[in-house]
Amino acid sequence: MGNTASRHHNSTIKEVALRAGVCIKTISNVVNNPGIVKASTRERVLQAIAELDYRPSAAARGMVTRSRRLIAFLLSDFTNPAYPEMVEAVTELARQKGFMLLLCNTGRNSGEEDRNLNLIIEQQADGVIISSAPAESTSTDVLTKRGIRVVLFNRRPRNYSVNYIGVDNEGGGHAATSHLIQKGHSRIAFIRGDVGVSTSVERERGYRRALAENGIVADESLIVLGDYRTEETSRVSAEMLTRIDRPSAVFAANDVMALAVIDMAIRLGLRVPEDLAVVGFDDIAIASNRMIGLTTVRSNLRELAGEATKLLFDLIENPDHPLNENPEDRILPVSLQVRHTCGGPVVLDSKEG
Amino acid sequence: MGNTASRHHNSTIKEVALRAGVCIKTISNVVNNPGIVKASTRERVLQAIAELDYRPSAAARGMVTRSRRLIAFLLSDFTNPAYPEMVEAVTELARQKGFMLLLCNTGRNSGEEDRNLNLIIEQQADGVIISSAPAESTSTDVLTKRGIRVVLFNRRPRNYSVNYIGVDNEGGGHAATSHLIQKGHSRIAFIRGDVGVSTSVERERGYRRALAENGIVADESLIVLGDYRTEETSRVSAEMLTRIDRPSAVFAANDVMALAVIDMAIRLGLRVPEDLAVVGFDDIAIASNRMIGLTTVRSNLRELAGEATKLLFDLIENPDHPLNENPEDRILPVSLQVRHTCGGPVVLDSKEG
DNA sequence: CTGAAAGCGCTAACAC
DNA sequence: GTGTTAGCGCTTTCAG
Repeated sequence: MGNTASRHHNSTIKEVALRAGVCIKTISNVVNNPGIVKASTRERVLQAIAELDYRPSAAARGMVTRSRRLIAFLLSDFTNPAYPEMVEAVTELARQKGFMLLLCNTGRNSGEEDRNLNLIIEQQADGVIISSAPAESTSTDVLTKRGIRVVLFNRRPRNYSVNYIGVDNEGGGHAATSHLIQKGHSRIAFIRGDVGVSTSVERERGYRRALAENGIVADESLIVLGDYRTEETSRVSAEMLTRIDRPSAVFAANDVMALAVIDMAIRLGLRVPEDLAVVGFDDIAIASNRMIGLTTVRSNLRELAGEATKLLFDLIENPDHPLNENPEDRILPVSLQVRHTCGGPVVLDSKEG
Repeated sequence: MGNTASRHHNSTIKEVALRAGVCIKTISNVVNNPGIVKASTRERVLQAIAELDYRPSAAARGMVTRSRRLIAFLLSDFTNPAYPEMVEAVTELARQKGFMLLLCNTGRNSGEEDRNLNLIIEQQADGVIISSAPAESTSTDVLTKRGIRVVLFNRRPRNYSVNYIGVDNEGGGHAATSHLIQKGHSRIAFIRGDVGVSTSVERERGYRRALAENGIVADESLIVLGDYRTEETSRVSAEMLTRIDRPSAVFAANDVMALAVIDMAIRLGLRVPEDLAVVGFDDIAIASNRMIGLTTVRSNLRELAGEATKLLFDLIENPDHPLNENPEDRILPVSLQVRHTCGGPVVLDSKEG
């Protein structure tokens, strides 16, 4: 009593060996290389393991094999419902491999990211999926320099030399904006995500291209920063929607912001979509709820995250993998989900929309 | 070339000692006990650390200190927006302590839970927060037997002997149901969560008590299983809402299910709240969006998760903590957030509602 | 196929 | 204060 912790004892490989009447190495073999051990001894060992409730220490094993069986996932905002789906896919695959997931929430503060990076290095994760990359970042270098595999997911910094998996953000932005234009809108606002973050920059590029293609001059006062979050978006959209020359439509760089715009519009007495059409990006689960019916760009994050995880494990398990030397970009297509908030589906003119 | 990984080398404490011209122990002191080292040597060591980019190995340290600086968080459904807020609070506190978070998704399958438990034991987490406890579970015993601290959070199994932090689920269920009754409803359905899970059972108890107090006989055909998920809830509510004697109100054991009911109601041509009043539980972020205005029971999960984490660290850092010997329950109050889906706020009769 | 010895990187006793 | 030694639990050489 008193010190409870020291009362407990986890049995070691040595104790199992003693009990089974074999040497340490044989236990190790049974655990890691069962095929190699004679069936009869294996049985005996297995029984000893069960009796002593033996669990090999990942730390001790990791020290010698240099694999801690840990992978890390870096994201910037856990409360954005787009992320959990990704994380779910990652944990699932990791667990199948006997790996656990270290979850890191970097927020928008780069100090946090460094702190997380240090912890990841100390824990010696085998690989890292970074879905929170800011515009400028040397995180990938820091990690790869230490032999930790990295896959960039969703976001990418300006310069990078690791594998990247993402979606066609520009295409999505273009599709969303074009749709709004076809609906007859010309004063279309764009709500940016975090400043400089690739997903937002690329979606904005698509937005601008769609405007340009339709001969619409972008009104820079209609392009505002929502930071990918509810609070900031509420602030900026309150301003924007109370202007005399308020936009008739909004394309938000993600669904969370689109929802915040809608919330503010209603609060201000505007009807959606009659007074304000809104399109988002991500297609989070709630978007398809009929009480909302958010028109949005679907990017199939869950599947994507699975791809990223598989790639990461490929890289970890096969150091000679060609992609370790020559990283590639994989950009997946997106699709516009037309629902209610943009004014509902419309039959396009058969040509020259 | 070839084996990329082996090209990389993380410097060790020994190398730092060599470079700084001091012994190993001094490095260790500078890292873990800076105050004890003479300022001049400390400076020298710090510089050597910086030059070599030294990061102590958590595994090696953990082997001797028996602390891997890892805590685990178990949850059952990542896509339920109620969880991310909790996880965010936990990661934040953990990181402040230099701990990382192992995230485990147990799903509804108890095999998954066992598998996760084994991995947690192998990784030798210092503590675990379980928010996914099913009705029957020996997980807490398995863990505490190995000296791993456990805090039950949100859900609790039928029998347990560790600390529990949760909310007044019965009170919440009672408040939600009472409110509906005061609105004039008497055919009120209840959508259960996972079968046997404490939160659902307790909320149902509150529901039944409210009915009983108002002389309403519970119609068992109005009490159905939604499994805390969208898919299952859609199925059961489609059935229920197409019955001749369909309910005029629904209390769902969480917001995700409430939202699914609403979705299905609209799909079936019902208006919310005119044709169907709906109340949920959790107050997830989207609930307060004006496009939805979900009436729900607020439970302040984020704050709660912080409490659970603090308690866990207390237990870890202070093995003689009285709560290690005599665990306690902490039940926090909830509050009904009256919004739109129940028919909006109503002024109650001043007495004898 | 199995046994003995070395060592992964670190901390904690001790001596100096 | 600082240096030396042992050892945490495991895998991996090497002999047998």
